[in-house]
Amino acid sequence: MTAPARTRRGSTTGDHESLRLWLRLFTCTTMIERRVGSALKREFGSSLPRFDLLAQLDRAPQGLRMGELSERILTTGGNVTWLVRALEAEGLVTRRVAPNDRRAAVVRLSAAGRRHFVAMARAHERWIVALFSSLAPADRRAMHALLGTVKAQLRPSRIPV
Amino acid sequence: MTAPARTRRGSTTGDHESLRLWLRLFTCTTMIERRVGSALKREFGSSLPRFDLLAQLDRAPQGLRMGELSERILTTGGNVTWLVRALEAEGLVTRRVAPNDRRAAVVRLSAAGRRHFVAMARAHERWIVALFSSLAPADRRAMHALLGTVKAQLRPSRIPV
DNA sequence: AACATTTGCTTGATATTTGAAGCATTGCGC
DNA sequence: GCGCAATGCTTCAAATATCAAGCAAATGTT
Repeated sequence: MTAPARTRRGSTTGDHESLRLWLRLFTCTTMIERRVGSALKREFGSSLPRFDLLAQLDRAPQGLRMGELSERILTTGGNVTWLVRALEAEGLVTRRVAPNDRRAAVVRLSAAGRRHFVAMARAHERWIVALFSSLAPADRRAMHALLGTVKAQLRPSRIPV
Repeated sequence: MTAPARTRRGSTTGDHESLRLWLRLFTCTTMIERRVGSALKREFGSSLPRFDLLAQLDRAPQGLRMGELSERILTTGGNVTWLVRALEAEGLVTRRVAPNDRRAAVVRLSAAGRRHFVAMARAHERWIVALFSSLAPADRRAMHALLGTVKAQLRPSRIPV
């Protein structure tokens, strides 16, 4: 347990701790992302963004609109247009005009898409479990909870940045 | 405290907990990344990759080689070449041939680069502190430690993925 | 010293992402 | 119903990323 660092300008406390925490958070996430991404590419010729998009669709059998997809996978509309077009070309998803709104498009997993996703999801789960295997179950829960607090702070209402 | 979830296939424990943890880790990191990235662009006409690169150079007054940079900011060599060229064109970094190895290039912060970085770093620190302000200092330390365990598992030697 | 190997970086083709601008459709207030 | 703002997507250019070659300089053989 180190004592709280004190900055040169004498600001109260733990500013550096927040920075260090963010740095480590970022590093860990990026490293895992790269690992899993390159494994998805190597084993399935896919990528993390594609996997994430398919995962969202897998949870929503009735399909999702483009806008819903872009919210859920935290990316821009233009990017979703691009991704969906690629996945559609590969036959993994279908898109049709929304029944009640001719502007909107509803995207669904195709049968092939579901098969492909299920195969990837199995491997993905193995990898993730392995990567977090060094944490005791209680630690995983603790970290999940702590991240929950961080996430709450990120709600659009509280806009510190 | 919820009991450890049990999957349909009856696998021992917490597989889903690892997945949920990874999902949340990824979500939080991505959201913060986007916030900070767009703030850097808005306020300084910069970006997170540029900031990260400058931050590494700030810590290394004697300069860093291209290869060292690419390791530290977790990106490919080609990307570093690209980034350094852009930053050099903006006058924020300098590059010269390494004294003892004519293949290598040593990159340093220029005076302008240092000024620019310092200004950004101040704002960046404020933002990060704000984003993590919902965590008690002890929680920040706890999370930092837990992530340390995860990071250790990611060493290249242990290649689970 | 001549050779092959390795190392450090750049290049070029491509993939992905963002942000802003544009288009069509909806829904509202009148 | 009309005029207009809001909504849902797409498009486009620019920024960023990957990967696979390629080249030059160092290093290790023999």
